Amino acid sequence: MTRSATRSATKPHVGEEAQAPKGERTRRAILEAAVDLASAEGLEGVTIGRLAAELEMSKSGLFAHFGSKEELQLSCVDAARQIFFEQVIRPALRGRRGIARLRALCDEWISYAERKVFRGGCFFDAAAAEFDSRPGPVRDRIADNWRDWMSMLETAVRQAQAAGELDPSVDPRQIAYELNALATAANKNAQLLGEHDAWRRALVATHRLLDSLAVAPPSGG
Amino acid sequence: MTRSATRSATKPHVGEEAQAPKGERTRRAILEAAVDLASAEGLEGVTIGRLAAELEMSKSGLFAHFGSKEELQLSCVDAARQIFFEQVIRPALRGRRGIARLRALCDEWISYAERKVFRGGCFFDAAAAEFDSRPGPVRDRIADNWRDWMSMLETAVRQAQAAGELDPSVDPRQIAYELNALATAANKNAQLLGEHDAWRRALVATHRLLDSLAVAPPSGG
DNA sequence: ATTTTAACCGAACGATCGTTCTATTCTTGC
DNA sequence: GCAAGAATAGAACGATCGTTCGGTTAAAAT
Repeated sequence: MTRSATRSATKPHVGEEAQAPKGERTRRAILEAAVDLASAEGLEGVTIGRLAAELEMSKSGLFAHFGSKEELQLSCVDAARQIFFEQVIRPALRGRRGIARLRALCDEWISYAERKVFRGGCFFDAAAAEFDSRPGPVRDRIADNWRDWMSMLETAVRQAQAAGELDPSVDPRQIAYELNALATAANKNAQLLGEHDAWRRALVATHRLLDSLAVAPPSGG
Repeated sequence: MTRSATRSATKPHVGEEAQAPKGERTRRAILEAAVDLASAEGLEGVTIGRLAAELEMSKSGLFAHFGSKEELQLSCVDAARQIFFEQVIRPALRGRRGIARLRALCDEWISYAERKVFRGGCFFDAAAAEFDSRPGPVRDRIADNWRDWMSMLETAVRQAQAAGELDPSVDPRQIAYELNALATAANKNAQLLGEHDAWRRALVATHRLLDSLAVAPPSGG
């Protein structure tokens, strides 16, 4: 934001991103605002006029970047996916495979929702509820992301089992279902009811489930 | 509609509802359609024009029953509450207090969502996600209903503990949180991803949690 | 510095939104 | 059966929706 003001327009250093062309820059600014708005007011609530007013540009100028409202919505989903990856997946992947990473996925998700990376809580939770009965490409794109998240959990369960850290007799998809359920429910309780301890409950619940399925790691045997 | 043509205007039998006045009847018909539509398209998607077209009446004629869109939305929430009570709460209350009723609350909720009492799945799940970041009377009304549901679960947990059927050391609100989470997550997985086995997973999850907390009932000693 | 290309604006489009009137039709209590 | 009153229809309102188009300003390439 402000730090670029002190840097003159010399060639970018190695490893720095080259200054993106104008169109790309405003496109990103638009999506940043749109995704935030969508998480709070819904993807249909992201109106071209409102967005344009918020960014102090014309409707038509903004519109030209996407060509249709549906394309804007799809771009929103993609932008949210990227943020979700940076804020949840990547940090969790730093831990090594096994129960640690599985726990990290839950913890990172809860933290991501609690610290309101998106103004209205988890973008995908809102988008999924909004589009789950509206067939079309937007719904499909949201479903893809949701599926990816679920199978990431499932894979982490499988790896924890393979590492001998988790009860191998349980169904990985069932555990993925339960962990996801116990974590994401906090979003509604906190966002709608204002219960700030919902996040703690989500942590307690997921940890308790994991602990109940944990087996003593093969400590050098 | 058609069956009333064969019945003459005699006094209603005892136990039969007196024929409601015209206004009341159409009001109910409107809300029936509105609640169904809202569960699928959202409360904002319930447009006066669409509703009127679907019911083959004029916008203004329909509008006159409520006076404002907000009042229509509030009436929708109330109507949905009544249906929810009939389809979930009342059946569950038939079982006697204790772990049986607690289990019934979960089972009835899952069944209610699975058999699509509302076209778009659970009305309140959709409404909560839609309004959880939009302050106002509609959001408050939805939150009231959500709170009622959560404290009904909590009360059932307390009663099960008092009956000596459930581990008395666990926090009732925490268990209510977890049961609600494990049950309601099925809605999203089934509605968005079309995973028909989500309902089974919800049953498995809630039952497993309850079983893990159950203590042998005081069998006459 | 000039030319080419991309970005953006302003005005307007038909459609639909919620809402307000004034009539007209239909129910209902007598 | 009739009068009183409720229920509905129809037309119109300003606002906003997504979208289109022609012209203007700004950036990028030469």
